[in-house]
Amino acid sequence: MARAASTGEMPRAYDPGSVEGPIYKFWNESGFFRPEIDHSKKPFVVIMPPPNVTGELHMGHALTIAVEDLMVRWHRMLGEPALYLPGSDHAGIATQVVVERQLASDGLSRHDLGRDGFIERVWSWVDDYGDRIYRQTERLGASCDWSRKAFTLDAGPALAVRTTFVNLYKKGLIYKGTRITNWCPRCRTALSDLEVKHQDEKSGLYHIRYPLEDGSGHLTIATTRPETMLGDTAVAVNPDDERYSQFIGKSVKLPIMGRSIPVIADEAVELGFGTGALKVTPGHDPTDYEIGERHGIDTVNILNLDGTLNENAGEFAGLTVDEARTGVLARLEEEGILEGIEDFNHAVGHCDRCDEVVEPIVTDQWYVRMGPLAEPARAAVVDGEISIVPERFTKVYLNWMDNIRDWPISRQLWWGHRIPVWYCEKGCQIVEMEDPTSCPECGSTQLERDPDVLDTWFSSGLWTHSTLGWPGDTDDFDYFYPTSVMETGHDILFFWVARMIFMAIENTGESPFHTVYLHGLVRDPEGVKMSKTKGNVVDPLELVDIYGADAVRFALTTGTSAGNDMRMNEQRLEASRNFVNKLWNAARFVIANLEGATGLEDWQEPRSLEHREDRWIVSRLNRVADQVDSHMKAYQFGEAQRVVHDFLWNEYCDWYIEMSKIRLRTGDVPSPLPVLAHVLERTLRLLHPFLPFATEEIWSRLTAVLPEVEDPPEAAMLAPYPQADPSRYDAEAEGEVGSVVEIVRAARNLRAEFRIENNQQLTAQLAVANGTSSVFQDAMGFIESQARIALEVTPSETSGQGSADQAVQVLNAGTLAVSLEGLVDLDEETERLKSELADLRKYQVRVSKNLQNENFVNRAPEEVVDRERDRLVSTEARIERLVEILDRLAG
RNA sequence: GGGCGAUUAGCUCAGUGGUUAGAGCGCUCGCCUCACACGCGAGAGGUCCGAGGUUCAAAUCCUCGAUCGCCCACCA
Repeated sequence: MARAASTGEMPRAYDPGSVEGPIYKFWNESGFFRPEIDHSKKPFVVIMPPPNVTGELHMGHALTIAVEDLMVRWHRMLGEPALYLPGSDHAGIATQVVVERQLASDGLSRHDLGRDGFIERVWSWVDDYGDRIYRQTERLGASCDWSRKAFTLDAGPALAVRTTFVNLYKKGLIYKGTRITNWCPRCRTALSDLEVKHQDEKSGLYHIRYPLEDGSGHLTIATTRPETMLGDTAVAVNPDDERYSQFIGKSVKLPIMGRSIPVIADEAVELGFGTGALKVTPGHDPTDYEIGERHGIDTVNILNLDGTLNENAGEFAGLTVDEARTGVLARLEEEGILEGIEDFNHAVGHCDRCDEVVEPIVTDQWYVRMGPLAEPARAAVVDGEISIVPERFTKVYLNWMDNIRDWPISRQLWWGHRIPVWYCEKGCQIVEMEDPTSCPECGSTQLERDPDVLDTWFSSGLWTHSTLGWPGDTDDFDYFYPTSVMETGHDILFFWVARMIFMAIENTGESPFHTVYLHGLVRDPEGVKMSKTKGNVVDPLELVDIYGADAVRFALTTGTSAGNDMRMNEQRLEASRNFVNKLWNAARFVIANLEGATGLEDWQEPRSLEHREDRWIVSRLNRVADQVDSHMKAYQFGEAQRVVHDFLWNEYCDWYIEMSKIRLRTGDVPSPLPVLAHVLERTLRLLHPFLPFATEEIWSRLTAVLPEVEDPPEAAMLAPYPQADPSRYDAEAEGEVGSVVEIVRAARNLRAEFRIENNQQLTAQLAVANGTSSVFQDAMGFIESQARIALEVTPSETSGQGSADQAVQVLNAGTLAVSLEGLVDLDEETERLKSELADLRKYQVRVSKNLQNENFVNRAPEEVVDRERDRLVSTEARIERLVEILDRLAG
């Protein structure tokens, strides 16, 4: 085998730091992450949501990678060619903001560098930091195919962007329009609605008097933004508002500005709000813009693109919005027309990236016409071609698609895909695959390219197919598209997932994936969303340093379910680390015993299992494999992990290994070694998707001390995922070993209760039903070692328990009487047994009531009824024995 | 204004109609038992938010309500 690790003594504690690096290198250099195109097999494909190229991994990324990688590894082990394609995003605004901030600390703006200089600056930033995110991804153990990694500004994705733009333009689905848009004065760009975050803020609701032109009185309007009155071009009232019907059609004189504006009637005005009269500012309010359109009202823009007021604001020109507000209010006060101020909360839009207050401004922007694109994207989900996990997000998705508005895609930025539109001096638009040199309509060679770039999400929306070579007719696209599962946070369902769906259907005619798996947010230990400004972000790499990558991954995916948020805390991480260490030590024990041992030939598939304990643990292993399989298929990864975790810790370690020690010590046959090895090896495979590093390391050490099998897997990550073999199910062995466990527990319980010193050997009688004593005879050595008790097994007929020198446990398997001369207080013992009897009777009543109910017996499934009958029988038997003992104690 | 989620042990959470409802951490008691103190053993701890309903059977499905949280939306 190619790797040098996994020799030498296994340390007492698992040391992820020394294991993870070499293992990752081994996997990667062996080409295990690169799937082979095999047309006889259906591939499994996950495209990684591309993180910001200049960013750093945060816990959300770690969760993304943990979930995606476990799916990919699972499918790879199922024998499917599995592609996990990594990449990064140029992240237009986000990156530009970061670089601009850096410039600002040197007192520069992007304009000081100029467009080319600025872009060069960003690229050098990308060159310096662009690989960091990939190295971090590797540290988490992501099994992605680095030979296919992609960046949104690479030539391939760029061609996909160009192709898509040209196609949509020619179909009339991309158009340029003048309308009111969200504008970030700091970023100096238009934003889509999704990029604006509303926050409730305290502000006043100002009542302002507008005098009628004819001097016959006044109208009082109410507004939260008094400064925008400088751009008012009408006052609107509801047509049904009797208070104002007499004013409709008249004019008022706009205070300060002095111009005459009409009073109009529009349904959009609410009767009950404010004064019922609305100042109409079509230039700076979306509702007012619509009212203005309906009534043919003028639009006055009073803002510059940097958020200061322009010459249309008269004496307030040059001020910021805040300054203008103060100034306007002072003027209104002076003129005595500010009637009053109400306390009021309203939602103020902020730029998602820089948090600046967003201003609605009328500008020219490029839009994608959404109606025709949304329709098939909606149908894909309705028809079940794409399913969303958890299902509840289906409704959220459909609701958004149903209310979709055209998507503004132009951004007044420099960093991104430049819009492929050229204008000639006569104003023709030229949109072609090739850069034009002259205008095809007028022949002009004086061409100018549109200065704007596209919304980042335009290129991200193509990610499922642009990364695979589309629009080229490549082998990758042919084989790996459509992809399988899109796994990402529910916070970008609209931003990204929805857009991928309609872009992909438009471009390829197919849905880009069959399943969307949405994970929740990773929160801090107090449940607060992690954010840089709050200073509560945790660096996943720091956690990897402390706990190991496996533990971090396990902590992220255990005890959680799709769509639900989780809190990350130290205890969670410690518990996961402890589990990895438990696995390590179990393996350490098994491997130490295997070294130099013989007779291990059939460890891979033990043929006949003669020993009850072997049949039991192999039966359990197969049932666990079955449960894991169904949980994985249902995307219940946390449950799948829990099932293997519990099996390994509670059954394999706590019981099977302890049982095996008896045979190992005595040399009794059959040796437990083949089964110890078999079950451990299969459990390593079951756990591999969740704990890739530790399982790989242990697997290689384990297989090194076992006889080589035919055609061995090259690594744990390539070993077939264990499938349940129902012929290995053994209910009898499970029941019998369960009885032995019950006895041991009962004896330990008595020891603890009566505070018997550990080193004090006890004797006990175990009365069991006829025909079952061999089970306990066989397990005698184990029971004695576990409970430190010398056991005498007798058929129940000879039972004589119930004396002052015995403490008794009445169990399903039989009655255990531990001799405790002089230690048993007869009254206390009687009380203890009586309370147990009461519990049993309560239960018996419940069960028998159920069984007396004809409806239950007739309607419940047979197995449920049978189980209930069994319960009744065993409970009644216990009651009988308990009564007998109490009688003897009393008599 | 719509929509969604959560409410289960002291804490954080699993549990997607059928065990006397589980885990981790914490707590109590006892243990350095020859794989593991990142451990072992024994315990305590729960009107599954409330009220109705459906069902042979409800933590689980339905209705209403409460509390907390999230998303969407142009009431200035």
